[in-house]
Amino acid sequence: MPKQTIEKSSYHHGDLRQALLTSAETILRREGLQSLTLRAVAREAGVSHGAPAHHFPDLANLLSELAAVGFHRLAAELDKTDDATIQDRMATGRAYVKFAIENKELFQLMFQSAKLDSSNTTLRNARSKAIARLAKSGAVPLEAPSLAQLGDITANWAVVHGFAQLLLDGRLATIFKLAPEGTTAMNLLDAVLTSVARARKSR
Amino acid sequence: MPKQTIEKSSYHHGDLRQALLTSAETILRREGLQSLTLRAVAREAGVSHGAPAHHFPDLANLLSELAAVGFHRLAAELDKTDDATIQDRMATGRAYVKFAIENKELFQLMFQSAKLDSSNTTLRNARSKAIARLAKSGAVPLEAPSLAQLGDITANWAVVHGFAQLLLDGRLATIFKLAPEGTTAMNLLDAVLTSVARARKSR
DNA sequence: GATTCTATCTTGTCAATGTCTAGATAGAAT
DNA sequence: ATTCTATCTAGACATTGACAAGATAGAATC
Repeated sequence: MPKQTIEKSSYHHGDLRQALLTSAETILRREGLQSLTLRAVAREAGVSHGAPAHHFPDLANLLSELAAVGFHRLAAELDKTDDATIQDRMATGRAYVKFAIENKELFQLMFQSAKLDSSNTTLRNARSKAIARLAKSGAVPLEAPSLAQLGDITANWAVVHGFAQLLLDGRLATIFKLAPEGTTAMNLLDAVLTSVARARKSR
Repeated sequence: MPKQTIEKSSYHHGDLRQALLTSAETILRREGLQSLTLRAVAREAGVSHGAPAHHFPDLANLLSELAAVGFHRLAAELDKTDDATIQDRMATGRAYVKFAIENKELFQLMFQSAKLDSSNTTLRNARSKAIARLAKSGAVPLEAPSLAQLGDITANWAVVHGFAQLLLDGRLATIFKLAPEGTTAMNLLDAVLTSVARARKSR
């Protein structure tokens, strides 16, 4: 990607906004959310501590834009699954957790509501798009869905999201100790998804 | 509670450690996790900013001790449910989510791994105790459990935890918009738990 | 080409924070 | 009474977020 060839003068970086987002993700992955500060991002991008203010009014805005990037990527991963059948619905769940594992810090930022700007439209749109793909899992959009059907949709998301969060936080360590040797996170996830899967034809 | 009668001199508070934890929870509930700083806690407790250092080596330690308090309370709530039957397993799930709703900020702190001290034994013990009560839900402790059985246990926790997190973050707002008028969080939770329970019966 | 405009940056400032240190205080121990 | 030490106060330092003043450089205008 010939991005590196952008001429950078001191007072006109060229594409500082994108460079700041890239630097933010670099720091997030390398050092964690605690180290993700405006000044650290500015240093990583090689500009002064005041430079980000022109592109991101405050830290919450920068974090929200980065979280939106994460949701776009998640949506793209979920798009790769076809959720017409239960088998493929498990694929969607797997894709969700796989994304969370491979992008642990970014995933945790994405759901860090206290640090994000809930009015940020970029974030809201990206999140809605990703959630829409997950909600499609197991059911086509329904007109006037019953509470039971909404329960199914919510259960699908809740179990996969809960699994991802508990896994990333290390809360499932004792489960893995009890599991057969060599059990991977995806093995356990499949067992979880099988546990909650059921025939839908009867409903 | 005759705690208020403790004589407080400037240099020997009496029970500053407990007072700091109480102040921390007050600030957490009133202003959120972002405002929970060592200096804010010291101000709330009416002492200098250096005073907490004698009781809590750093902020992470204070937050971990407060999170441990939360896990103890959660364990106590879960203890009130009897999980011998599927009906009571739903009660455990309800108790978990009810606790999360009634203690939103504390619950979010409890699972804020990035801010907590993972080596803190008070926290680890309290958390293990609470998790053990949840894990009992749906199955008695098994010797050499199968992956399917571990899947059931994990699914129980994941779905309830995921539901609580998504609810607290406001992510279920669109589900509630589609739901019958007057649907409460506990209504939707029951639908979720029923969806999962139905899956068990069909296997 | 000169001038003006303005987007985009640098530099500085202030208040707040976490952490650490020196020293004051007051209760316990001798 | 003296000493010890747990427990506090007060101060210092580095870093942060946010804001402001002003410098810079490319765009727009004449």
